[in-house]
Amino acid sequence: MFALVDCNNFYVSCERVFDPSLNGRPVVVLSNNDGCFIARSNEAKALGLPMGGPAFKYRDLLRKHRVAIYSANFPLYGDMSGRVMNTIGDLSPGIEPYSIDEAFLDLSGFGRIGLVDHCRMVRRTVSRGTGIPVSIGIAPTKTLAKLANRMAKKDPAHDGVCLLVDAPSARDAMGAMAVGQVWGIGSRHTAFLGRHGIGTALDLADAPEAWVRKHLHITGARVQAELNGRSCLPLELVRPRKQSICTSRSFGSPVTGLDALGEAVAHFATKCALKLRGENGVAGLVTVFACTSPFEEPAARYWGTRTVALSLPTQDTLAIVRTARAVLEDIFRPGFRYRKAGVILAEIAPAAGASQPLPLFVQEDASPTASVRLMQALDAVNSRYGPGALRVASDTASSWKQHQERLSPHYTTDWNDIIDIRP
DNA sequence: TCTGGGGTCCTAGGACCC
DNA sequence: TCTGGGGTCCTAGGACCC
Repeated sequence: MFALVDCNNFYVSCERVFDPSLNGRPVVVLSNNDGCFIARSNEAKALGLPMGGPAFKYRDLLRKHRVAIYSANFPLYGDMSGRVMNTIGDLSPGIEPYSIDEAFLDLSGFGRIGLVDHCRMVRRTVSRGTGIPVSIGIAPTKTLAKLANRMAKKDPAHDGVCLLVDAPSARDAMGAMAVGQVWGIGSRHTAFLGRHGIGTALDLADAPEAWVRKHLHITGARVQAELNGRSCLPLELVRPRKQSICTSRSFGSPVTGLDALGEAVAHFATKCALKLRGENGVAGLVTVFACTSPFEEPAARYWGTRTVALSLPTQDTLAIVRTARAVLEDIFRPGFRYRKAGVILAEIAPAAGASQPLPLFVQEDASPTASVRLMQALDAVNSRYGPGALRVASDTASSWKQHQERLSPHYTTDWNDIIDIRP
């Protein structure tokens, strides 16, 4: 048996933990650059504010209903996520954190008796320990646990915990659920299935298997099997190493010059290298992209991207920044209003030290040991004095800064912000 | 004026190997 | 006249997730 624990309106709930006056009010959290809605309280959903909707199109509605608006505060949400995951992990034999606000649990060994009681206890403990409300779905496959979770959220009668244990109750639930709500069935497949008379999750479960395999491929076939109670997706207790690491941002206002773009790219490359060291990996490839807004006139649009191999796989900020800036110079075209840029690291391998094969023709002089020690010193300084206390000179946010006009304090990750909120 | 960011997996087709 | 079988790797594009 699997359980899926999912935090309710997670980012909004994080803000409410530290400002209880937000309870009962409509609240939204905006994406980076204060662009779109990425979290909404139930009250905000009831007003018709859509997930992903651009905030500027709803300005009147937001003002009229005095909706509380927040810029995304990812340091806060990430920290709160860690607290929720630790609390759940302490209460479960196996846990797979699936996203910032969700985790699958292994409930094997509980038998059928006591599953719901146990999950109610998990829910109470998370609420008491972190202040975050969660919903829990329990079922024999991950896909059905997702479905059960949705029911737990939708129907207050479940009081936050829904168990789908036998085929008849699963079929009832699937009959009442649109196929597009099923985990793994996105908008494209929903439209395709609709054209073939498949409208509910139950229709998909009962469709001919060969037909599903042919048109929805192996991933769709797995979804169908899981709906029918055959588990295809095991709990992944160890997180696999990342295959790519990306840092990208839209700019607060358009950027036209190579210098300003270079500052942004240096900043993104620096963040990528830090994430890479957090994974204890080295990267072999660096991709840089810079583009205009997709809402520009077609003639004013540009999408530049290029990937190069590092001469030696590395986790060194200086080497990665140097490479990324060189790539940027190559893809930069003057005369465009750049709206977004990013850096992607790939071919990530463990930083295994001695076991690492060396290339036949090494161009770099610096010994790996010196680089490792320099990065340790860099990370130690920034960990003690704050991100960016020690950085490459080109890493500056002077001209491409994002809009973050309604940012809440970093309540759990910055002493200065805690001092600021004292009365 | 204003529209996010970070990921994964799968398939088809081309090019290549013995 | 007649022309095999079994693979790998790479890339672009599509689809999905939160």
